[in-house]
Amino acid sequence: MDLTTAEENYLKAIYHLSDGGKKSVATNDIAAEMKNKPASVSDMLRKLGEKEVIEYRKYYGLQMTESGKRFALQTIRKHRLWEVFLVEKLNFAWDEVHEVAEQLEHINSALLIQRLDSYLNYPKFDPHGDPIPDEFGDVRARPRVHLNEMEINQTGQIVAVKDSSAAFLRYLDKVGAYIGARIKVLDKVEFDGSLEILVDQKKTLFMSKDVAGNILVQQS
Amino acid sequence: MDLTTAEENYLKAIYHLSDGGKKSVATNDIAAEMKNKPASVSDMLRKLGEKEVIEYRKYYGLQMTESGKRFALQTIRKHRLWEVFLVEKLNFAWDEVHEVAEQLEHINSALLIQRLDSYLNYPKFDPHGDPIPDEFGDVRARPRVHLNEMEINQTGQIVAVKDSSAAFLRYLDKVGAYIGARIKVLDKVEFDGSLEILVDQKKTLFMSKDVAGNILVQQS
DNA sequence: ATTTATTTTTAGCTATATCTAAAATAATTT
DNA sequence: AAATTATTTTAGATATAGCTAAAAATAAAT
Ligand SMILES: [Mn+2]
Ligand SMILES: [Mn+2]
Ligand SMILES: [Mn+2]
Ligand SMILES: [Mn+2]
Repeated sequence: MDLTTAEENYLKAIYHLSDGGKKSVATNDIAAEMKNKPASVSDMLRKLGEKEVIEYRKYYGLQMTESGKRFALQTIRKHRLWEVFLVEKLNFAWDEVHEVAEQLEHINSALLIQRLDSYLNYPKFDPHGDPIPDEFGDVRARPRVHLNEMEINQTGQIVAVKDSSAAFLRYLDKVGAYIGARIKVLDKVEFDGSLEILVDQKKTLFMSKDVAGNILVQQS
Repeated sequence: MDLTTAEENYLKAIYHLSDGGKKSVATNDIAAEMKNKPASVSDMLRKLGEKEVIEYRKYYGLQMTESGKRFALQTIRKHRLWEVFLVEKLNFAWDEVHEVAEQLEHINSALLIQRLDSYLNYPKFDPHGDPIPDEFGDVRARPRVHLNEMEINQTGQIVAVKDSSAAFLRYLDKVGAYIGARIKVLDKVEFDGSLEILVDQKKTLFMSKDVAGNILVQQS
């Protein structure tokens, strides 16, 4: 069975919103994520139900099927492999890759992805620190905490960002934060939850609770 | 103005069938090339006419506009650059690339193509020996030689015949040579100038100097 | 338990891109 | 010149994927 580009995009959105197929997802939330209208989502859910990639009971929400999760992970795998390609081989900045990967992820060729994976040396994480599922859909996730939840003097390494909008990524670039940076929490302001962070043992920066909430850290 | 994937594919087909926009093209021939029906072509021609990438007078044929030629060359450029990428970087065989390039050529990102071109070291020809238009649509046409003038081990693609009599064409058909065939000169006989030719990397055939003198090859 | 508000679905419309069958036009043959 | 054949276009379907507006179902508030 084959999925259309639109169906692949919906499945990917549902996969993310449902936390890997665990939770049910609201029609309105899918519409917001996809930037289209709830009526369009309802119609698509009916179609995805017919293709048995979700189990859909109208008005009562949906569950991803095993088949649906596999499809979603396959698309996510392709998206992230292309992101690695764009950054590592074509010198894209990490905030320039998303739009293009959003298109490339729909190219349909098993051989292509196999060869791309090999060419990139079987990377395990994309430029935003997100794990790349293997060809069977298995993901090696590393435990992460949100930076705003860390305590004073705790240390770790930035491994991912929740918001990968160009604006946010450019901001991080500007202040000198990046995936892989070693950080230490120097201070937390009680009043607004903002933090003072030491980056790579040399640069100090201040960030709001909001910003820190979008940064994921692997503690050490 | 933006073109859909279908429109890009039609323009590309028209460009090739019209010999670079020089000749008019028949609806039936476009349908054959695109593997769809003449009725579908008529409808698309109307749409392409409205977008002014062709000048279309119904029942009387079409002419590509300058704008149309630019669009076609842009798509051809992308197709051929991706083919080079697949062969040079991902180790695809030259006969495995077409289907994938047919998809990749529709990815829409000026930066991507710019970077890809640079990454591949600004190649001038694709793996099939076809020239890659530059970003302005300029093509460096490869000079043609008569097959009887080629040296041992040289390779190329049959692009034309000087003698287009039925007899000659029937002969070419019979021995398995055709416009577009990739050939390699395996041997040349000093005595009479006859040649041993490898066609499409599989079939060997012998031909006289006379016959070879009527075949034009684009070297690669 | 009603009423009100929110969420979700359906109905009906638009646009793209294909198809088949029929009609219109052009080209060829008699 | 008329008839026949071939080519091309139009008319009317179907499928995908979006929309708005209205209806239906569920959830929340009084
Ligand atoms: Mn996408
Ligand atoms: Mn990513
Ligand atoms: Mn194509
Ligand atoms: Mn080619």
